[in-house]
Amino acid sequence: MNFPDLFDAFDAAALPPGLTDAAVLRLRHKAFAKELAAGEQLDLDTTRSFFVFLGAGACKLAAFVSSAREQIVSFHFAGDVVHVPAQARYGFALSALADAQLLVIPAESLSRSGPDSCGMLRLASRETENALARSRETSIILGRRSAQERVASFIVAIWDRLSTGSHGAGWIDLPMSRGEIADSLGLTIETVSRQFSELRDLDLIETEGRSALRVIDLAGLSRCAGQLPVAA
Amino acid sequence: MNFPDLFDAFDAAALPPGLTDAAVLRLRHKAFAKELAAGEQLDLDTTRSFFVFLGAGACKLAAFVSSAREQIVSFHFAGDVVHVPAQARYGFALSALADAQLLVIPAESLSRSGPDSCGMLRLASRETENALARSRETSIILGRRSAQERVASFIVAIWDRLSTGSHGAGWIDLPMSRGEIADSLGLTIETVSRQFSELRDLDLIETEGRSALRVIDLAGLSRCAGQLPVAA
DNA sequence: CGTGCATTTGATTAATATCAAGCCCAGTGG
DNA sequence: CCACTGGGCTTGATATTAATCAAATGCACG
Repeated sequence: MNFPDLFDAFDAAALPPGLTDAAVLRLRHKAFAKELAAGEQLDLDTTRSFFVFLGAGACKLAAFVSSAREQIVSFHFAGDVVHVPAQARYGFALSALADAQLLVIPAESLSRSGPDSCGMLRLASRETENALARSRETSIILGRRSAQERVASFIVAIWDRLSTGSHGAGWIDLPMSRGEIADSLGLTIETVSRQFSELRDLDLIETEGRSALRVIDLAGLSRCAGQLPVAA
Repeated sequence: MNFPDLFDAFDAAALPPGLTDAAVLRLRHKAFAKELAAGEQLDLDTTRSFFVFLGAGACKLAAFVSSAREQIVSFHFAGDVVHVPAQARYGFALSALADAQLLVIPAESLSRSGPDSCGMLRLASRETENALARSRETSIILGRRSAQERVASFIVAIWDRLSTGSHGAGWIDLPMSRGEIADSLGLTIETVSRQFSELRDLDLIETEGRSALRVIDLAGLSRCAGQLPVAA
């Protein structure tokens, strides 16, 4: 995907209506496209924050906690707008799980624009709020005490995100490894694997190969996740 | 604290410069003050999201995961602007840990204002970004595997937040109970208590009574938290 | 000075991490 | 086409850690 197509996709997916052409053009000049191969990391100025539109592929946003470990903060998929913060107590970096097409937008180009920039601010505000909602959901999942609750919650969340709209057969492909799931849940690879096996034995999910996954009993899985049966 | 004083405090602490008087007046009409006794919960329209300015006191923002358990998402103190989201997958509620003075601001009154509302949008965007940064830090703490790392991280974070500016003696008062700390860290009360005792035995912290706390060796505590010694 | 509740501490049980094979699948080269 | 090889994944055995159950202590309040 070249820059114009990528920007158009971003425009269609995220830009609010009613923006002036001039404002959109200014944004177009500040944004740039970037292609990332699976496993590759996006290098950005760590003193600034960015919004990154994911035109295709899948990414993880990771915080560098210590030299030895990275904590995965969120997973992102085609169509998402990711908020990559400037370095504060921790440094953050976006990496591709699968080959990805990115549109990188400096956050300040949304907030520090001219007088007709309300629309851009609205966009920034909305996308930050989306990121906040996702982050809080992550916190809630991580606050669960048992490994089964965490893994079940993870599957429910990823299923919600990926099963809709794709091939109706009801299978999704997990783009992340067991190790990455473990890093995002604060568990070890082995524990994640065991929980997948256990949920499979309970006939709640079905797996095939390394990445194919199908949820058989979403209500049961949600129950394992420790949610209310009719969680409003 | 009455409404005018509370609004003035909010104005001084959070409102960006360069707002028109008309915009500020409109906001003043949409906002309302609320006093909360320790333990009391703020009841809001769950279909809308709000910003709440905390003029005095301390609060917790909790998500209702199941009938049995609440997951504490964040703690807040005087001067904070809390983002209370509308109900989505989970419901959220703000409760007072200590008697609190709140200024409640419907989020839509910041975004759905007139043409001179860029300043309000900027405020919304900035406060949402603050909330996002706090939430991600919470996620990172919860992603740590050992109880000691979580408790040490919690103490480092709360110390950063509360020790600055207050009485220089170097003691802070924890407004939350051990149970609330446990709920926020995904641990049990007993484990939190044992970790406090262990960190005390290591001469990293000092405690007195239920709530007084002093950090003796911040670097050592950060090491226990699993961070880099010179984490930038 | 009691009373009640939060906290601490101890003993035991349950869960997860760690260590160590073995397995499965994909890609490679014979 | 099939053996070979490597890395991710799964499974098993054991050690470590945290949860649970239970009791004692300490602090706040009447």
